[in-house]
Parts: sequence; C-alpha cells; structure tokens
Amino acid sequence: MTTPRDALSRDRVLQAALALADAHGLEALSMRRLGTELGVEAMSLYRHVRGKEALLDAMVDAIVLQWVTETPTQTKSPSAVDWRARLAEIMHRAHDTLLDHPWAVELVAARPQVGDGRLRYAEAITAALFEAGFTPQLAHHGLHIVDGTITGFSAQEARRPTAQALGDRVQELCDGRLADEFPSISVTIREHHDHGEEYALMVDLVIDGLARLRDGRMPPRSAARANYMIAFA
Amino acid sequence: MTTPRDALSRDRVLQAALALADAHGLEALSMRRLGTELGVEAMSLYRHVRGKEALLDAMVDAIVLQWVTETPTQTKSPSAVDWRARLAEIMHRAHDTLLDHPWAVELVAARPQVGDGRLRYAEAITAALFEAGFTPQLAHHGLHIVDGTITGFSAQEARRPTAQALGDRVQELCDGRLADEFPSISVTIREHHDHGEEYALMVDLVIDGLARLRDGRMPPRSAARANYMIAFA
DNA sequence: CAGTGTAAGCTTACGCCGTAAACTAACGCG
DNA sequence: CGCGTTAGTTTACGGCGTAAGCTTACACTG
Repeated sequence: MTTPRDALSRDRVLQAALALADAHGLEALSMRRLGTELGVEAMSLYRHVRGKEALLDAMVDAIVLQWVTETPTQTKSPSAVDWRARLAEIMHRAHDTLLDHPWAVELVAARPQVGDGRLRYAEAITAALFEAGFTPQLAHHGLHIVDGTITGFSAQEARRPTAQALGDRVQELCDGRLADEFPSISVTIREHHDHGEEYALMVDLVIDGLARLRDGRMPPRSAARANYMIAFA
Repeated sequence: MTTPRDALSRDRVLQAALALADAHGLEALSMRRLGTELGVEAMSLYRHVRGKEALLDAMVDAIVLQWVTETPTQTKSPSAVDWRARLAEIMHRAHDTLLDHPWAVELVAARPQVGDGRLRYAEAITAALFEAGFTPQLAHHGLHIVDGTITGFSAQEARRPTAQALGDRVQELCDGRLADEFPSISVTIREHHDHGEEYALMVDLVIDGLARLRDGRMPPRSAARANYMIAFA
C-alpha cells in the first residue's frame, strides 16, 4: 500500500516519539497524536510497539544509551583515559543529554526498566571502576553512587528552569518578604548561579569521594544514621 | 446534608489522596476514584482543590515536609547538634520517607513546585550549612548537592525493588549468560547489597565532600568537563 | 418565622486517552 | 493463480480530567 520508503518500523516510531516529546513535552505524547505525526492511525503503532508503556521504556533506554555511546569524533578508547576523566565524561554527557531532553528526567526517575542502554551504561561505569582498582563490592556501590548523582542532581538541573517559571513563592523570597520565616534561603537565593559549574563541583566531589573510598581514606563513619534511628524509631 | 464531622475539606482530600497512592500506587489515583473513596462525587473535590495537578503538588509538598519536621519524641533543637548529624538526619529521613511512599519518587523528580514543605526543607539544609561556616555561595551549592543526592540516590533506592521485579535481562545477567557483552556488571551484580548501608555511604561521602569544599581541601579540578567539551562540541 | 444569599455537593456532558477485536488490502511465494 | 502473512484501518469500550449549570441545606436578616 505504501512504498518501503515510508513504511513504519519500530525505530521510526521510536524516533518520532522522541521528536514529539522534544518538541511538545511528554504530556503531548499520545498514541493518537504520534500516529498523526507519522501519517498513520494510532492502532497501527501497535504492530511495532507493545503499548505505550513499552514505548516509554524504549525512549528512556535510548536516552541512557547516549550517555555512553561515543560520538564519531571520539578517538581515544575508554581505557586509554584516566578513570576519573572517564566517569566525569559520562556524568557530564548525561547532564547535557538531560538538558536537551528535559522530559526524560521524570521517566528516568520513574522507570527502572533494564534495557540495552542501561546495561551498557552500567557496564561502562563499573568497568571504569574496576580499572581503577575498586573491589567488586565497592564498584557496585560506586555504580549506584554515580547513577544516583546523575539521575538526581543532573535531573534537578534539568528541571530548574521550569521551577523558576512556576515559583510563586520564589518571587516573594527574592523580594525578602519571607526573610523572617526563611532567613537562610532568603540570603542564598540571590547567589549568582552557574549550573554547569555547580554540576562540575558535584561531579568532582563524587569522584574524589569514590577515590577516597577506594583508598580507605574516608573519615570514621558519622554514625548519624544510628543516632537518627534511635531518636526516631 | 451531612454533619460537619464528615464534611469534605482540603486536608481530608489530601490525606485521602496520600492514602490512596500508598495503598494502590499513583496510577490508581484518579479524581473519580478519590471521590468514591471519600463517599463523594468526583466533581465535589474541585471545591477544595484546584485540579489534579494542584493536588499532586500538594502531595509532593506534604512528603517533602516530612523530611524536616521533627517527630514529637525529638527533643534536641536543630542547632544543638553537629551540622553533619543534622544533614545526615535530613537525608536519612528523606530516604525512609520515600521508601514508605515510593510513588512520591517520580513526583519529586518531576514537580519542582515550590510549596511550604520545600521551602522549610531548603531552609533547614541551608541553615545547617550557614552554622557550619559555609559562605552563601557554597551554601547554595551545598543545598543543591544535598537535594540532588536525596532525590536521585534515595529515589533510586526506593524504586530498586520494582527494578528487580521487572528485570528480564537481569536474570540473564545473574546466570552469567551475558558475561561476554557485559563482563563487569556480570561480576558486581552478584554482590551482596545492603541498601541502607549503601545510602549511608553516599551520605557520608557527600557530607565529607561538603566539609572539604568548605575548607578548600578539594583537589585541583579535574578539568574533565573542559576536555569533554572540547572533544564533543 | 419567612425570605434569601451562599457555599457544598451533584448531574450532565465534552473531548481526550489507551487499546481490544475484527476487518481489509497488499505482498511474497508455491 | 491462490493463499497465507503482514501492515494498516475501523469501530468500539471504558476510563480519564474537568467546564457548566443545577440542587440542596444551612446561616442570617428582617
């Protein structure tokens, strides 16, 4: 009925979904609209995708995959660079990717589905830690620490612009009207703020912390959790 | 028509929404069902809540508020304890709260709305950092670092059980069937794993990093981002 | 006490959504 | 040619959020 050129395919559906989310946000991504965008009825999509949930999972995985796939201009092999640089690169790449696709933030946070992208991402981080001499146990922790940093901090970065747009109270804070109730943030909210620099700070903090962990250079445990548990159990 | 006892109110709606999400997950929370749960028609809820979005915002704020409100048994004033302990307490409390309400994870990640809860939460962290001698600039960074850690790492913890349940590939990994493609994680995936201990590790890492930041004890910047930007710009 | 304003809750309705099931039309291949 | 297979369509169902208008019951006033 149609030439092979414009035939649907799983990949074409996925790409269109990514494009639609990029252009109009996640809430605009409906099967019906996605079909329209592809010049096709909504139900046709189900030939190539199990359902919307599966599509969202695939979208997340496509994003995560970008965190670790090298661009064509990239020449050095991963093992050729210092593990610190390798981890920093992954974290910064994730950061930039999420800034480009802010809709992905909530999906990454909400959908733990394990796809090829996430596996390769986890493998890249763990391999870097192994090369740096981490024990399997610590490498495991390290993966979660790096992952948590990305999907938390870099996610927070990605949603920050929206935060300012919607903040009704934020304006009051800036005006100093809430200085009595919230004295500390009334001061800091006026701080100049370079998002990129702040994220770089966090990346360095985490990588440095990992190195100290590996070398047993962490100070004695604060036991704060134990205190907390006693106080609030 | 009804006695004041069972009259609706904004708070009753909010509490019912929290209970419904706790019991059956976020996807079960619809205005119609929430109404039914309260013995009322869906449209009645709109007398007390602007709409579903506003309700979700209120739910997030209620959760975040729990991260910094003291329980009745709590006696020490915040300033009476070490800033490290104070931060650790907030982070652990957030962790535990999110474990109790896993549906909140994606909401916290996706909804940057500033409500009273978030303001008091931000104030508590920033105040602790000020007491520890942080400059406003560094306190601002510190707030975002702590916040990012919570909403990323602790969120990741909260969704982990679901991850295992849905992981089709994870089983293959454990069986070693993917050892060629993913050698590193094939090793680490079998690591014993105490979530609480790992989170405590991260909390200590962050707090220690903040202290080093304050004291100017961070190693020279890795410049990894600069390299990355040159390589991939 | 009747009369009335007002707020709480209800009814109806509209346009979306995801998708199950059955249908049709084109192609590949014997 | 015939026929299974596959891609895409049609129709339909139940559910969603919520706009608009209606009913009811109470709180006051005169």
